Amino acid sequence: MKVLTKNTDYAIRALLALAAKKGSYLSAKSIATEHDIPYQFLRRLLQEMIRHNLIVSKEGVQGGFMMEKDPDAISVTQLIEIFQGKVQVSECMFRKQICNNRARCVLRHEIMRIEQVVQREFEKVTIGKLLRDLQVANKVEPQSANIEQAVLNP
Amino acid sequence: MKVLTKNTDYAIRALLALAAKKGSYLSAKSIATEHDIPYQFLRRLLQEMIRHNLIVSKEGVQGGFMMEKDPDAISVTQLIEIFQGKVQVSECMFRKQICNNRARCVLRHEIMRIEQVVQREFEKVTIGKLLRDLQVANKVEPQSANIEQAVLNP
DNA sequence: TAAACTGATACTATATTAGTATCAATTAAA
DNA sequence: TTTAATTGATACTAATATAGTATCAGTTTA
Ligand code: FES
Ligand code: FES
Repeated sequence: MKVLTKNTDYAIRALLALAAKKGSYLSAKSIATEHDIPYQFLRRLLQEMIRHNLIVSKEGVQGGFMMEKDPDAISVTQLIEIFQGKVQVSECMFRKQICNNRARCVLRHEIMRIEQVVQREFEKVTIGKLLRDLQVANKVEPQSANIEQAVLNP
Repeated sequence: MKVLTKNTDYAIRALLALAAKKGSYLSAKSIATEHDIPYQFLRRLLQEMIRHNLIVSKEGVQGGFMMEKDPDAISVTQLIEIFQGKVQVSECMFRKQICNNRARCVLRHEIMRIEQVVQREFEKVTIGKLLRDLQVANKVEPQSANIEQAVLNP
């Protein structure tokens, strides 16, 4: 059971790159090359994120994508909803025509409770938090692969 | 994002039926009919559950499937693992050749922590618990659709 | 011996995920 | 002012996962 699909995964990486260079434009091409993300695939993801106001873009030479928002205001929950649809454990455990007391159904409550737990966990994980984590990982072992440099500013 | 797929969903329903009639054999046909589960699909699921020692079977006339185990010892986590593979948030956020300090990577720890939260939540939900929930729902509003009767003993 | 069953397995259909290609419009710079 | 680097929009293909169907052999009870 894969919780994050490629598009969410790629979107997170791209957002991390943009967050690390917040305020300046990065082209889809440069992000794709640096992070081994298929170029056209990435462009679609970036456009989708523009539609959801997570990033902005500038056309033409020297154009690209930029993060304006606070990276801490972008959670993995949001990205999952955009790219994989809202988290839902099961449409309904039993077909409606039989279980017609949905409002009181304990089973259904159970399911909704878990949905919320999962969502809340992913809400805690923001792009800002991930970026700080990366920077910490980078400081701990500076002589090894310099993640922030290698991944975000190569 | 669908957390439970059809096979897990169907498997849970079938196990609930078997748990409600613990000790006696139910045929795949009767379970399929009563719960609107595609017959051949269900049979595959039942066979898979036999292989994982969740249920037992008896061949021939008057044969079928039976639950021997304690229903509280069967969790949704187990079923997800059987039918959807182990819960994994993301193989790894960055490709190995760059992030080569896996052991210390904070990001990776974050991911593994969420994996465990999700798994633990589903571990709390056992077939035994679900069955009791159903029975409670049934008692609360006995004049409305009698779930336990309708779904499990029609 | 016939009918009601499971065991095993192969097959098809549908949906989702992943990835590619193309062309028009925009913009900075040569 | 032309050219190259870029995004916008959208259509397409490929690969994989999910869902569902079909078939035949073997077992058991009546
Ligand atoms: S299981 Fe869906 S309403 Fe009860
Ligand atoms: S993100 Fe995978 S080891 Fe760091």
